[in-house]
Amino acid sequence: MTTSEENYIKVIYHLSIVFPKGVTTNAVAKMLDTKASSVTDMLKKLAEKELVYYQKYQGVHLTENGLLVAKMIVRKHRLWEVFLVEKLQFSWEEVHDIAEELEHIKSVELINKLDAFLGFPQFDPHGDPIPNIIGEIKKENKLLLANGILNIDYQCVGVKDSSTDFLQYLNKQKISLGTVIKIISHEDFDTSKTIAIGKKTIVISNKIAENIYIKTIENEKIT
Amino acid sequence: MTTSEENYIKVIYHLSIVFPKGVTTNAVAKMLDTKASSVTDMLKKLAEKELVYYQKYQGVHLTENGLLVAKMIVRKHRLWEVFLVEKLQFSWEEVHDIAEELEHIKSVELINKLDAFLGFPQFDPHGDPIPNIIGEIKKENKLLLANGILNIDYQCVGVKDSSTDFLQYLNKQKISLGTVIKIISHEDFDTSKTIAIGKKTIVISNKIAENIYIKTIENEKIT
DNA sequence: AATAATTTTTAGGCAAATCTAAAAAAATAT
DNA sequence: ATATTTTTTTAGATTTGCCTAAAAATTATT
Repeated sequence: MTTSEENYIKVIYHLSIVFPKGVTTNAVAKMLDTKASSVTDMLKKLAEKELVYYQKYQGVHLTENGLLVAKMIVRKHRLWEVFLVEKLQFSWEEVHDIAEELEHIKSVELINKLDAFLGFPQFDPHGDPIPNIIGEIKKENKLLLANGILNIDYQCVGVKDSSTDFLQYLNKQKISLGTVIKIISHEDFDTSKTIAIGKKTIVISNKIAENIYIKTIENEKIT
Repeated sequence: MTTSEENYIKVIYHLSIVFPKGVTTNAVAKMLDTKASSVTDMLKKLAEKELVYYQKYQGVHLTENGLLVAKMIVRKHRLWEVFLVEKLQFSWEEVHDIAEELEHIKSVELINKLDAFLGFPQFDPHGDPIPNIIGEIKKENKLLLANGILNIDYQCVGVKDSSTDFLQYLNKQKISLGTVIKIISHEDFDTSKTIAIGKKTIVISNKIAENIYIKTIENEKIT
């Protein structure tokens, strides 16, 4: 597989959640910053390789094989992100672009040894789950901070938007994975919220609350 | 720079030692397993980018800039090899192909952080020196085992041939970097040598001796 | 020094991945 | 239901890196 083919597969995978009945040509084009005509060309090629189901004007779906390929790319991307943050001391907003390159390194043995070296992490530095060696993804019962209820201790477990701007905002507010957050109050007028982070209390807009994943703090489960 | 351009620069760099007055088109073609006509095309392109000096039929040289580019690729290659062996437990004959891919990852910050993470290693797992951040290469006063003298304790510091076959032979004989070797005797008839490795004594052909680098064991120098 | 052999370059083409512009299909609006 | 707008596809080019085959230059041989 070429790097370009892999990028298409990955984008189709990520867009599948938003486009359950077929990812549109334009959506793929926008994500890859390319033209719709280029996308059409590639979709034909991927269909011939049986990585996607594609019928003119009907959008595109991954085949079972395409899905596995996509998950392996995501696995590589997220494992490299863990490496960059945990071992090389990058901060979480710096790692995406480098991981975009590293995810195309071919060796399966490499990625499995990397996985072991990192201690088989389940989540990447943004809280996204890492598919295991056979593509299984552990899904968390997380919710958006926007949907949390008052006066309960939550823990930040991920972000929806991984843009540099947002991550830097979180750095500034000292919010990272594992940070304990409690919603103190909710303002109906502008849907803003007052939240407690440690001893500090801050006001956040709904847009912020819509992009932070939290879960309730429970006792450790034995698995 | 494209991966292909980088591979040409790297090959010209490595061949420069063997072709001090201009690396030939055919030599490059052979190394890259491509055709001479393709090499000519690329040399023109690299000359336009001022990475090489190139005049028809006269062979090719790296410019100052091309040399720096080459050294940075070599730096990346060798640092990744150290990572693969030291951190991911690959053995020294397995790492070359993976490092060939990793060496094309762009980020300078990545490679410098990797360097720090590895503790600024001076040599890769085959004993080859690692250029530092500005391209300086520490050169060792090493010699070939074939040129060693009798009854002196030497230390293996590298190999000339890094092929899988040769490295596996060395594994079998329990020779690795740092192994202490003493030449017991030399046979003029077939130029074979008897050497001592620890308590074991083995006979090696001249071809083996021509591919192992050694140096005398001295007291640690303070630098 | 002339001829033969080898090396290198040129010329013309091909495949991958992209593009622009135009045509076709689908979705939306009147 | 028809017209308009948007989306998608097709057709034809372009660029990169490679190829083959032939021509030109260099090197080796007699």
